[in-house]
Amino acid sequence: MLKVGRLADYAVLILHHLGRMRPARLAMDSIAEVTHLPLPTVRKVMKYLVDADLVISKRGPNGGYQLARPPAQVSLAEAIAAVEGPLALTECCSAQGNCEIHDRCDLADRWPGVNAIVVKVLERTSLADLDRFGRHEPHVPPPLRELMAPVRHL
Amino acid sequence: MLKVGRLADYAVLILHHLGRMRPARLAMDSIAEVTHLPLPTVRKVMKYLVDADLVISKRGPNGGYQLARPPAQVSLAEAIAAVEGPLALTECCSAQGNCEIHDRCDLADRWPGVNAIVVKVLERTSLADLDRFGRHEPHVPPPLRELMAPVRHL
DNA sequence: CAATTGTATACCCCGTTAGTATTGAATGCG
DNA sequence: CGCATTCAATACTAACGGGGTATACAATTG
Ligand code: SF4
Ligand code: SF4
Repeated sequence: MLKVGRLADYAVLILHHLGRMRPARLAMDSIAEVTHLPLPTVRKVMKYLVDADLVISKRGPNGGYQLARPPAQVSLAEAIAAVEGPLALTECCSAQGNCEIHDRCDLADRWPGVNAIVVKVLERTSLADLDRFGRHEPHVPPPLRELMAPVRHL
Repeated sequence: MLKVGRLADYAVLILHHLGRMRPARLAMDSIAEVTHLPLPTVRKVMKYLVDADLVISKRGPNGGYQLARPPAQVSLAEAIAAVEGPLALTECCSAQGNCEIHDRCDLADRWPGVNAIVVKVLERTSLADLDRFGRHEPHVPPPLRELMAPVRHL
């Protein structure tokens, strides 16, 4: 668990494809076809991406979608947030979070710290970086051990 | 979004409390009271925690729950996984993940890499570490910058 | 104007989550 | 031995949200 929604997953998938095509424009039909996703679903996703200014759309004949920025400048955090809103592991990590216990909860001011780290990881991983990842271990470099930082033990 | 379930959140909350009490034993009623959580909900959570061997239970008079290990040796990843199962950002990150597209998806073998990093962060953050976190930035130490590692840019 | 292609809205279905209730089993004590 | 205490197990329900679909509309081009 701790999964990202399907739609957000698709968003990344689509953005990645658009990145490989850039700066070419790609019609929605083509996107649906190449990603093997149902077209109505793609429609919904594209709306999110346009609203978030991650892609540029053009109507009319020969229209389509185009990645707004180079793939290296689009983070996974942005992609996910475009669909699901700001990343927040718990209610107390988001502004409009309403948790009844919040006032009496010992961890209310601790979770945001954890959240910040996770967000940072996703912010620093771009679409282009995905290509560098292999299966499982993403070539965890030695410095990572200390990088985790706040995060000691084991 | 990208939120952890409420129950998992509660689990961490409870574990943290048990950690501060350790090695004392705490009855379910007391747990519900001190955490301000509804008792039936606590029941459900405790079952998960016992099954995952994170807490030791004892029945009868003067019974209750006790954290199985020192708080510094219990990771957030374990706590969350105890309730929600293994962490998997996408379907293709988990063993029993069934995604229709999987075979034809370009990112099917890339997501596990990202997932691994996130998991690692949560694995290396213990209950005891939570106390070290302040609001927002968890004192991100300089080495973190390189720790992120596979994760360059910006 | 007509063909193309994206935009907007509104809807529904189904799975999961969260919460609750009930009943049963183990332990300890006197 | 029997009773009070406390956890264990199961089953149920209600509500929310994710995600998939249909349809009608607007813009662009040539
Ligand atoms: S306040 Fe406590 S309970 Fe409410 S969301 Fe934050 S951590 Fe979870
Ligand atoms: S295979 Fe592709 S689509 Fe299916 S879950 Fe993994 S990434 Fe998402």
